[in-house]
Amino acid sequence: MFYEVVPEGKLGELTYDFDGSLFPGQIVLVPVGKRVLPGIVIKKVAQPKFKTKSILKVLYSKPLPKHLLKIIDFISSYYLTEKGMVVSLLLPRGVQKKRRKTEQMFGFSRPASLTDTLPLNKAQKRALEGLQKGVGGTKLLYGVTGSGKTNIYLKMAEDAFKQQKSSIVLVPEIALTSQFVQVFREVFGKNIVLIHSKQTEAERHLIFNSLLETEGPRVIIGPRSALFAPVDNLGLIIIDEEHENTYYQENPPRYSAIRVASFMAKTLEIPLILGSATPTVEDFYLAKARGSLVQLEEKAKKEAVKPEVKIIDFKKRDNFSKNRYFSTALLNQISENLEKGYQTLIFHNRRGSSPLTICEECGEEVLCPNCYLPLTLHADEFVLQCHTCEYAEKVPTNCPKCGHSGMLHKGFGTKLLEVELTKLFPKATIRRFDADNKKDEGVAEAYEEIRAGEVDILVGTQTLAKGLDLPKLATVGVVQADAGLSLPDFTAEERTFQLLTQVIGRVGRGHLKDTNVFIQTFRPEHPVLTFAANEDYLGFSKYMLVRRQKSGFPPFRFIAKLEITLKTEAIVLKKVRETAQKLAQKKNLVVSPPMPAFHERTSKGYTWQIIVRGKSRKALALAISNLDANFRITLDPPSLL
DNA sequence: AGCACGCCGACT
DNA sequence: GTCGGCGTGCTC
Repeated sequence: MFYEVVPEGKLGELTYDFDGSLFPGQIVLVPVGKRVLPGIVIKKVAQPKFKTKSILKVLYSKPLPKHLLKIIDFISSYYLTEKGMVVSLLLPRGVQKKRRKTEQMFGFSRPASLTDTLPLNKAQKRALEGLQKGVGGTKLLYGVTGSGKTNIYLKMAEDAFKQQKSSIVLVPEIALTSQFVQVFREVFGKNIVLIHSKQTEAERHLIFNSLLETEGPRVIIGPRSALFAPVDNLGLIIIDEEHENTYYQENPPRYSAIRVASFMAKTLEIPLILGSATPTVEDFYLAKARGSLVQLEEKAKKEAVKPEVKIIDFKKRDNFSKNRYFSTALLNQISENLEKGYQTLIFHNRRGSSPLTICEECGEEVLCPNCYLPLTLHADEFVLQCHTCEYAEKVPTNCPKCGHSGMLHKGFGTKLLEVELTKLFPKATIRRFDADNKKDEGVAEAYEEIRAGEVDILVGTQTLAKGLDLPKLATVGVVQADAGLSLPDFTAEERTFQLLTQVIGRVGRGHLKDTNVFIQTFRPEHPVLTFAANEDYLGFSKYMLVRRQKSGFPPFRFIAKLEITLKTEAIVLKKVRETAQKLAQKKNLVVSPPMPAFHERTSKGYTWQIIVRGKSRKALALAISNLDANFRITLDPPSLL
């Protein structure tokens, strides 16, 4: 008998023979050229004209659930990728390997007294009703931090569970959401299946086996990839913090977990709940247009008081009479907090000491020899580091170009801020948290210590913006809020708004009565900062949507990013101009003039990009579907950088 | 990934 | 002419 099989990799369906009958969705081992690859059986077919090779081995007697088979077609056509690339998403790494038997990490248990454990307030009940309306499909649950979205998720998962259906809950990162996992554990006990980045290949494989081979309702919590958990009784998908860009996979096959989940929900007729306090403006717009927006209004805790937010003009020197980086108002507040035993969080989204080293004589910038990006000074180790690759070198005393002895370090990062704070507050306990921390000294490891108030001042990047719940935190200082606003990207403003909202949310948790936030910025008049300071998402989304409409960006146009890297500037330029011209001839497409990519030069050559936009996604996808194979195509890119 | 095929520049 | 470098496409 003959079967179409899609093997892993940049491949499509290939036909093999097999002496026996197979179901669509079964995982097999097939020879491809000189290699042996795992693949998925698509369907039985008639004998082809050419000679076929044989399927070598059937790895599982049970086929993958049908909705995952449908995804192969969906993702490959929607994102213009090979079916084999989708197959590699669905199978665990090393499916063909034998694994030692270990004790089952999870099993089944009767969930603890479901329903009665979770009293919902009025607003939550109303939101729940909104989410339960209709047969399924995508719903956006919009609610500020602390409004109790988690309880609603639990309730929805509980309902699915009672009907013997599994739920998939996607979270941006597992480590920081451990409290989140904890609550689910309390309700669902051993029925919880956790997927996280620290698991080994073998562990993930065993989880896959167990999910595929056993029946019964589960609650799967994990990152983007958990969407492909092989459960055949799926009843609910939840995507928490849906605005997070971890839901878009950057490397091939590029896909949005939100879009794929939406497809799954539609075909299975099950609900997909997207939750966020700062939804992407696209999702907000679509939800509103489709009437699938559910708003969760009040904060769950009545006593929660909004922090007082002050915007401080960086340009006015008077505001910075005591220090170049910290305004006098912020410094005074830190002093006050220290006296009262309260904590302060200093946020700055740039690590290292200073991000730019230049010669004071000839102006030469010190760049990474691999990435051609500026090296960042790490003064404590006396090295210049590349933040994109592993490269590091000793700080040069002389200019590598002209030999002049006098290098300037421009700009500032968290390490510099830490040093400044130590000088300003010698008696305070100051801890810095960013990607420079060793594994054993991250936020998660020090969490109890921080919570207990043993740290007076926390300095850090992104890592401090998310999930922290500190009862003694009284003040948040954002050192330079406009840092991300000047990036050449249509989502720059949105990213800034999301980040500021998250940072402000660290003190809006109702622990202390008088809390405050200092937003230092060179652009105090910028509307995005004002919206963030006022905790006004609705205002922000309105503002943003007007701009997106005027400039022709999502959700009003679909966009595709075409990138190409070639040896020399001249060759790329030629190629990219040719291609842009060809594309411009197609109707209803807007082709922006080719421009160098944000990281134009790498060791591989020069990278240029073309942005193509169109009202019809189908027409857009078709137009770019047979370009030169060297083009990297990104459909619906979450950013243009 | 690994191989065959074919186009184009360098040269015994 | 011929050799071979590598860019391109196929693998059932």
